[in-house]
Amino acid sequence: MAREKAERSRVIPEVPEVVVMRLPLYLRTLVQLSQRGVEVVSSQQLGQQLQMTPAQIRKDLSYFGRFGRQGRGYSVKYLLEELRQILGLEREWDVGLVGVGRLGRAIISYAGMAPEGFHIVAAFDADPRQVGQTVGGITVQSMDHLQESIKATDTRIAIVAVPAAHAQEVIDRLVECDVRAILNYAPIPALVPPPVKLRNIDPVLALQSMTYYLRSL
Amino acid sequence: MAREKAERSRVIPEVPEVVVMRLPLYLRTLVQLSQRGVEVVSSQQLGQQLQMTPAQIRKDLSYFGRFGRQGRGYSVKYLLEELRQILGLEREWDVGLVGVGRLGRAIISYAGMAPEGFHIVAAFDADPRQVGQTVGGITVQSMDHLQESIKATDTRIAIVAVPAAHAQEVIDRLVECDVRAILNYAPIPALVPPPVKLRNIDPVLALQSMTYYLRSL
DNA sequence: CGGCGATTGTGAATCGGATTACAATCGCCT
DNA sequence: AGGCGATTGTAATCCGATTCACAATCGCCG
Repeated sequence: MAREKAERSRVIPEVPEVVVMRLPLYLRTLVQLSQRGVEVVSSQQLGQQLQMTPAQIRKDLSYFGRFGRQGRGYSVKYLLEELRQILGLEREWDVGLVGVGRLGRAIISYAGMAPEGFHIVAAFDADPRQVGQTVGGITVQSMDHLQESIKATDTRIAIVAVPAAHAQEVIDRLVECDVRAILNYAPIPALVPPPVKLRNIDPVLALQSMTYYLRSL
Repeated sequence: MAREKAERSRVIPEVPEVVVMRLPLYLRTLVQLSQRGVEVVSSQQLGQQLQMTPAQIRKDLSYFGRFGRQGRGYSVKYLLEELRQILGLEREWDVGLVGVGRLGRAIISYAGMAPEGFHIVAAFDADPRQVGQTVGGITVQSMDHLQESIKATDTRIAIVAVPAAHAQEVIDRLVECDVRAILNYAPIPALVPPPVKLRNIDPVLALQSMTYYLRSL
């Protein structure tokens, strides 16, 4: 049978979420290599950098296509572009922030987001004293404008930095206005309906799971 | 055969790390229940709260002992105490912080750590302008004093909030002075030798893995 | 231009964590 | 006191992710 020519528009099967979560790691490493002027990299080398087996990297990538050349490795520039494409990072993303307390302010001021294409374009707070203030070039809006503003700007990503007591309620409201990805800083086991994605940032949980190994000290 | 009386000093087998990472979640939920005055809880109810199967919770707990009563469930107060014990949270922990930039300052000011028994007792920064300043009641020390100070106070937990370029170097130095748990905020795939534990906080990575599912938007 | 070392892509084998399923036990109700 | 619904603890099973292992292919060198 002649070789099929299905190259483009390859059907991507259900990719395990763990795999998706590793892709940004690969991407970041490739960016660094690219900056250092490296043009080609093997799964072996990538694995060394990231402390994982070459096989895992190859298998992960194989979910999305064939990006390497046998006997040679991967073109850093090409794989990097492909990963950006796959992850939807070839475009810029608007992000809404809810909660402009100390944590929220720190997040707004954090310089590491924009270079990666994430732009906080709106901020909300329940405290009337915060509303109207300008933080990092953004005017804090009332929670009353949440739905309205998020929908009007078609924002699909939000960061939640409100007290635990209000976090689930805020998340529910975000889901209602079609936010599809939420980065939650509140220390609660938040719940979102299926198409919506959620990631939690919880330093206390991280510390508490490490002390298990320090019990003897 | 008569029932064995090995109750205490049970040998805990190698517990999977995923299990250890879930324990703080259980603990947190139990604390909430306790505050609400709930005295007994079933794995069923816990599972509902945490969005996981009752069997998983029971299995996780079974690594450490038998804490429930058949037909009844778990005593909230008792299980809570046991989990604290297991996780080494019945005591307070001193924490060192490296990097007192915007992020580091936000971490120091964060009020959620102390109530859980984690106290930032020392802060370090490479920038001479920061050294000597007082942040949240803590005097920032020079990096030259890192080893000395950490060892003198027998600090075993550290938080790294320095630029990516210096993070690995800082981590290496922390490991050298017997720090055994590191919470890393720098966006690098940090490396630590075996007995040392590491957890990464990386909001950008989290965002990048979510955009995969937003590609179509 | 042919052979060789390197490296990919992937089916098959393996591993480990999650789920199932159930005997053992509990407290309560009658 | 005895039966019943509820719930645990865990052995057995299932399932998905990781690793293995190798054929296919590449570029290079002589």
